[in-house]
Amino acid sequence: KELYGAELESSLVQVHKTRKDFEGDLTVVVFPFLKASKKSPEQTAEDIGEFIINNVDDVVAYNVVKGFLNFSISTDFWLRVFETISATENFGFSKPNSGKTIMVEYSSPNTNKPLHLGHLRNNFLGYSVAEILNANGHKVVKTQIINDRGIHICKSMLAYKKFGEGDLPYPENLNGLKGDHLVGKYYVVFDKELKKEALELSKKIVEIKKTGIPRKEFYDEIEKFGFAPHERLDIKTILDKNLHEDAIKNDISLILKCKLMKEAQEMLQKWEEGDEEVRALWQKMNGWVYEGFAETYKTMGVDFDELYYESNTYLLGKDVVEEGLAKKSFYQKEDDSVWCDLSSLKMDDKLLLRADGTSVYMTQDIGTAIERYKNHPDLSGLIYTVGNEQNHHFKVLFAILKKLGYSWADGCHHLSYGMIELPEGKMKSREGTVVDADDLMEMIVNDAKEMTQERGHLEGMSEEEKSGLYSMIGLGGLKYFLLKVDPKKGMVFNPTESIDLNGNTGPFIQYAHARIQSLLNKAESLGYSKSYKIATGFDTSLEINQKEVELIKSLNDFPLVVKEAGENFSPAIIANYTFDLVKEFNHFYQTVDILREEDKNKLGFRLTLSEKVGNIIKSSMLLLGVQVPNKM
RNA sequence: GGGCGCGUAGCUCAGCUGGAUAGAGCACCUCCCUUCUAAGGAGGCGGUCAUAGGUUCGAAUCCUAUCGCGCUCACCA
Repeated sequence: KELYGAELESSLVQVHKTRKDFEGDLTVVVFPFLKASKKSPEQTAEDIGEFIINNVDDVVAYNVVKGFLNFSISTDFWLRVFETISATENFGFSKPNSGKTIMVEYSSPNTNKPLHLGHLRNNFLGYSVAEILNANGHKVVKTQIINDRGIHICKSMLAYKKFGEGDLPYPENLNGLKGDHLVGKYYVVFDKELKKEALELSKKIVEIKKTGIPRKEFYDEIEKFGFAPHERLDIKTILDKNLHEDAIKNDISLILKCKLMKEAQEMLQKWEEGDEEVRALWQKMNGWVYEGFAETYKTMGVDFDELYYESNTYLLGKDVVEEGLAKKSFYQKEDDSVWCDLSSLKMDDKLLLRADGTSVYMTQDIGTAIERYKNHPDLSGLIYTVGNEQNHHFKVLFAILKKLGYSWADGCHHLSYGMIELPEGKMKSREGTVVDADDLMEMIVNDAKEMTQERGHLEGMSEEEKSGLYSMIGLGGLKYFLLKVDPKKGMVFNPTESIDLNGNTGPFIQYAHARIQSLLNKAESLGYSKSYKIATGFDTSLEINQKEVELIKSLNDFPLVVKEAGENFSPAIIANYTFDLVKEFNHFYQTVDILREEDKNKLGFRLTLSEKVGNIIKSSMLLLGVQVPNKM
């Protein structure tokens, strides 16, 4: 303003960090000022540079490259910054209370099979986001909704009842499977048996087609497979399609008509009616699954504050929809089904209640969201960690909640994440290419064990410490690998690469932390006690080099990074920041001979700097749910 | 077909409120261990930022179209 008058808007002032390959700390782009200055970019930059250097003490130099004006900040300034960092307990990690409570939902498994690789990304993401929000001063309620009812669990139950009586899970049977795996096994059995039945049925149909038996006998044969007389039409349709043998056995309408499938549906019916026997089996098998899940979550290092069960919530929402209908937020079709008109948002109308009055998934989710706000009236945000295949579902859900007049709907957020692919392609449960979470974690910890043993450095550690270290490294690597990618993007998960302990990986960062601890221990053992570290301030005559300045700048960024990660719900920001910090430290560490420093003031400064880098690494990794060892 | 998202080095990913010569890691090649952890450091090779237009002092970034990939548009959950 003083140079060019008041016409300039402050939004024209762009200040960036100076790129590494140029001299200086901060860069101002002068192009936007040309209109006001009426001079060339270079001259304008010179003028501004001259003005700033005469008026701002901490700016010690400037240089001009094309339209870019680079300022150098005094080392004294950076020393003061570091003094603040050094004097602040848990720098960047302190939690000024925001007064806000945010609920984060993640995991939300079905209870018919164990957790898989997709759940790992989901859980690590949700947990990490919760930690990051917490570090930003919010109170966080971690929750999940357990899909414990429905046709899927009935399939497992039915198969268990028919083929698995006496097969018990691990604690009860020492040679048994883990609870969730046992139930998953019978889900697979169901599928196999169903296919077997469909195959037999299709063979029969093909055979009959070929031999051309008279109508009545044909239907008698078919009815042995559980077909009611009124379902003859379905068979006729299949015959009329004149399909090839293979096509017939894969025909979905055929599979759905199989006896086994009907039995499963009957079982669901009985469950809904509260049939004692069915409910007892359901309780028993879900119990096994919960024990299995608990173990998996423990290994993963995630936890929850509050649980919602679908069996309790699946009827919620109906009342709200009826109210909405009365208030004309929704409308009813001739068949009595209830719909929400979303044409104003350019979306298709959404069904909320079937003609028979029963509810759908959306109805349930509406009810559950309202329930959560009832349980937590102070809630200012609700984050759903759910895969991106449900992007549309959540868009609709939030729109409907808003339409119902709930202003808190604006605080709802779908934390959407992309699918994980294997190098050989997509995971498909049908083809058995789904990676089981327990197996994967076990494998990775094992690999970490082998590599660590090979490397040595384990002298003096107890067996317990060692195995703790192996899982820290293995699981740390896994978590970091899954979190370092922008959540919304799909990613390729390469099991071989994820256990590679070089490069942008968790173990690389853990290693840097361990190395710093080792350095500090060594310093202590050599008699460089705390007194060598400068507790109360730095001598501003201390000359620090560029590498030290870069490290201080990186440290100084940490609080901003945590904030940014929180606003974007992206642990990837933290992961990439930490990797850069470690690279910066390695550079510093390699080039600076810390312990041979003659000047005690400088030695203290370097030890303190290293210690602070270690603290920040630890804090960052904790936000990702990754533990850091002091020795490895 | 409509909607949403993605497309950056051989591979895996950063960068995107428009700014300088497009960045890492892996892989490959050359160097560097008498000193605190070599799971390290220095350097090299490798790019039509999917394609074509547009906006402007300036585009990987914004707009439009096209191509490719994914998801979705269920009276499944």
